[in-house]
Amino acid sequence: MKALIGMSGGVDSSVAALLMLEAGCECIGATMRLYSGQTVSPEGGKTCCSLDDVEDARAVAQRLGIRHYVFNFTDEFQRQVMDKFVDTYYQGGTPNPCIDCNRYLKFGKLLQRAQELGCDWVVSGHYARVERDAATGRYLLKRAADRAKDQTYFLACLTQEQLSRTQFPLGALTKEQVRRIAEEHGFVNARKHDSQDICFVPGGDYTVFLREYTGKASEPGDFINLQGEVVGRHRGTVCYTIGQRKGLGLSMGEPVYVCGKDMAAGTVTVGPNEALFSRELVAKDWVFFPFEKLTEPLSVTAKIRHSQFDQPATVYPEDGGLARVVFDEPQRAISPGQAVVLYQGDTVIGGGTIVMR
RNA sequence: UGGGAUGUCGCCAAGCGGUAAGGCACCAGACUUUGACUCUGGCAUUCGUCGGUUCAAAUCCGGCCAUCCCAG
Repeated sequence: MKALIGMSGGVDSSVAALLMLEAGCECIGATMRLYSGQTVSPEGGKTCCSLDDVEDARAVAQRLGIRHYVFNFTDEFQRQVMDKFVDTYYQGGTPNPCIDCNRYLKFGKLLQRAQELGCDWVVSGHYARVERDAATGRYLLKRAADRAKDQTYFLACLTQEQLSRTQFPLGALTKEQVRRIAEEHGFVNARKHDSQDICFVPGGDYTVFLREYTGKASEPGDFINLQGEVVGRHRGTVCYTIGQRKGLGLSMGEPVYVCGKDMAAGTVTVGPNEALFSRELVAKDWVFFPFEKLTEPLSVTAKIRHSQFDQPATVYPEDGGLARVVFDEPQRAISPGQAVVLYQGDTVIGGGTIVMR
């Protein structure tokens, strides 16, 4: 078998490559060039795709004795991830670029290259598992053995076609085991910090990115409270996200959070934490794993952000490819643009994009 | 201009003679392959100002300044 290993330069994908080799696979390493930003990320890179990272990937590939390519996917990344990121913010939503990167780049463009190179699989260092359901023949996405590192939230958008050509060699391992393997094999990135933050927003401040990328200054407007009274001025509706507390600059005696945004009116509504909870949401663009289509209500657990324990809920099919998720307990800061992912035990039932709460 | 009230961190606010609570905001870390949330730590040698009383004043006294309210 032949595999194309998506190598970010991090420890996970490096070990993924090693494991595929050890499994007897013919391997090719590939690093995606996704955006042209700084040539050197400050403080040694907490993001995943700087030039330093390309060098790390190359070093590991060399050590493993496999070929290593760098693919220039900057155009695709700009269209499918960065532009969409900006659009979503300007439409009042809260984008999740990592999911789009998986959907369109790692398991889209990169997978396409893998096939062109005659590879059976594209391989990544994600913590997740894929299983084939013998009864239905469908590919199931399952949680990683290391529950703390599980990344299925970011992968619940993958189609059957994509999953059928994907391998996640780390799915049964813990992060500690992966680091130990990397150290045993002398990988330069064995102790490298996990990636975090949005890779194309190195400073961590996405509002700076929005301004520089679009060349537009955001339009200041009013902060209003739940009663509609003006309580302050904001820097622009796109600079805030549902549930946000920090950076509002509002001293109200008690903490206040962004409860809503009216893009047309240019207002940002703030209120107490309790005002952020709601019990249900509607989502679009669903992908399901155990079945093609949701036809009847299903009892599941669901999460609306990566760093959250999934919560008991029921999902109801609706017209137009939509589905409604009703939680047993109200959830905090359900945000349009973010993904909702459904589980039953370790099996991912499906995922969609939140359109309203 | 008379009468009253008030002036403590960017905002709110304890303190009432014994050597500056707390909340919010802000800043820095941690957590996190998204945005957020959360957690930890930091944040007034100084109390409008000048002087006085006292071993000791943000706390008592006086002048001045500022703000607010009521009369005009």
